[in-house]
Amino acid sequence: MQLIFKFIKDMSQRVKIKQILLSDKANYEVTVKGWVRTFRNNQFIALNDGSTNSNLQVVVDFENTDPLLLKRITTGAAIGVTGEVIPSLGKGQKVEIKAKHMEIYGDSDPEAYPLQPKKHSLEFLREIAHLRFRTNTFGAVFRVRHALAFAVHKFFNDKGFVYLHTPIITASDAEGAGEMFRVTTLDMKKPPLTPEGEIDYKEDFFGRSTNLTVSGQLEGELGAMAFGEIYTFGPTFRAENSNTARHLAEFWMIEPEMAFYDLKDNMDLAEEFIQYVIRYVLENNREDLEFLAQRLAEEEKQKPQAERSELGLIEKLEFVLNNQFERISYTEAIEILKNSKPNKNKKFQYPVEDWGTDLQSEHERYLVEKHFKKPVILTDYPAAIKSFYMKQNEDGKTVRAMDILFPGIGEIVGGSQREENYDKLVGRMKELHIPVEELYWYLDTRRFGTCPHAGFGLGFERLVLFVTGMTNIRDVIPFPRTPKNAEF
RNA sequence: UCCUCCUUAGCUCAGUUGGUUAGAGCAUCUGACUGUUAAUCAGAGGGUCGUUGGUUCAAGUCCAACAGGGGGAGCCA
Repeated sequence: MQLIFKFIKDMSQRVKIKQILLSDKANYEVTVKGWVRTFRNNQFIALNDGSTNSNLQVVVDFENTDPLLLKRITTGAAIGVTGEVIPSLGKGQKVEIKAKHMEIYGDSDPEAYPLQPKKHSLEFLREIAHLRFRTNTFGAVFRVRHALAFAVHKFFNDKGFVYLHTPIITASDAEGAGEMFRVTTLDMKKPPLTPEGEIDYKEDFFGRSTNLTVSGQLEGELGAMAFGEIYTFGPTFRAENSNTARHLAEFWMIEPEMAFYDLKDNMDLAEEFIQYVIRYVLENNREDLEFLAQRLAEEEKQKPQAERSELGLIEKLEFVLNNQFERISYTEAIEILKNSKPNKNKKFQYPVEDWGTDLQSEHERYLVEKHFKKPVILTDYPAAIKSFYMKQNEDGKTVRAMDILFPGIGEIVGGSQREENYDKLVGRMKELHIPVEELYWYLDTRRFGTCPHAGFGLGFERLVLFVTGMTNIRDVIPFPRTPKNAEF
């Protein structure tokens, strides 16, 4: 009686496929549950439960199985299988499971199910984003995304940073950076009006005009002035009409702020941070990365030879780990660009002439992909093209800004040492017509115990793009929000 | 937002200087086979050619507008 009880208990023990494939053991009974990828030869089920990129082969004794049950084993169906794990009789896998009992949890009509056991275009899968997690590519991408997110928290936690939740609804247009999404409960057909005929936000939910955040930085600085080091990691919103493979209207950003850090400390941290999270996935998501590397290699084959990248995905990640980022000033970058072949041969769409203009994508790409062939940190930009809160240099022309540029991605990090001097900061705000009164709380950090400090923002999806080798940012966030697209 | 290209079967794509009944591979269905690896073999079904309007005896094919998508640019992370 006890034996029977134990047997039933073991049978009900569900095991993840990753666990079965990782161990060399065989000849034991388990239950697995997952989704059918293909059913070959009326005999072999490729079962995937999301725990790993690989499928487990379930062998069905079709001659002794109810034909009605067999018909229900279709691509996409959710099933549970109990049986013995045995060394595989076929090639292609070490172990397989010989089914004793099968249960269908959810049927999947093969006429209607859009995923087929074949290659689908990324554009098509984007249209069925609710189902694309069930593909090899997106399974790998989102497991890697998860691992990167976990590594972000681990890195900062191990260094003693405090994870600070900055607000998502804000009343201030912090950096004056771009268009914001309005947050309101007012009746859009009949908004309350002031005597002057303007919309009366005093009647709105918060008693003032509010928006979704474009950055947690200013609030982050408040935390840094108490905890020393903080970081934020949360959603960020930009209502820009950007239609590119590198922009989203809703994306996730990581923003550390550190008291007593100067620009060099800031760069050191950013570089160490990026290398840390890349090393983490190389060590923990090898199988997914190898799949993505193979996918990328096949995609590269379609391209003309001149456009192919020299390194494979994994080599590229290892290269970033083993090489220091190139650090040069904006002024040095302008000199390099001025003397570059494409500039002299008038190959740039925007020729590089004067000091002071912002760099175009083509210039950044030249520096990163052609000249240095590695990540580049550009520092000390002209004050005129950077934000008000950046620390002014002694030359009176530049600020202690730093942008990290990555091959294929462009700007992955933007940061700076912050202006800690109250008078200089207010002076700059007035020049740029930033409402000083409204940001009194931000300025208070400079009135009470100000100190040198620095920070940066890293676009999480751009990091995931780089690590996975995907090329469209819409394919590395589960449900992309872009102009004219908020499906799912 | 600007430039440019694309939209034909469930998916990926052919479709001639505009001319009868618009094709293929995969998928699906039926049957065969049964140690397969995106199984294989035989057969079948499946299309308002993105939408609207125009040119023409005749439009998948030419023109315009709109919608959606790709690539590039701007803005940025």
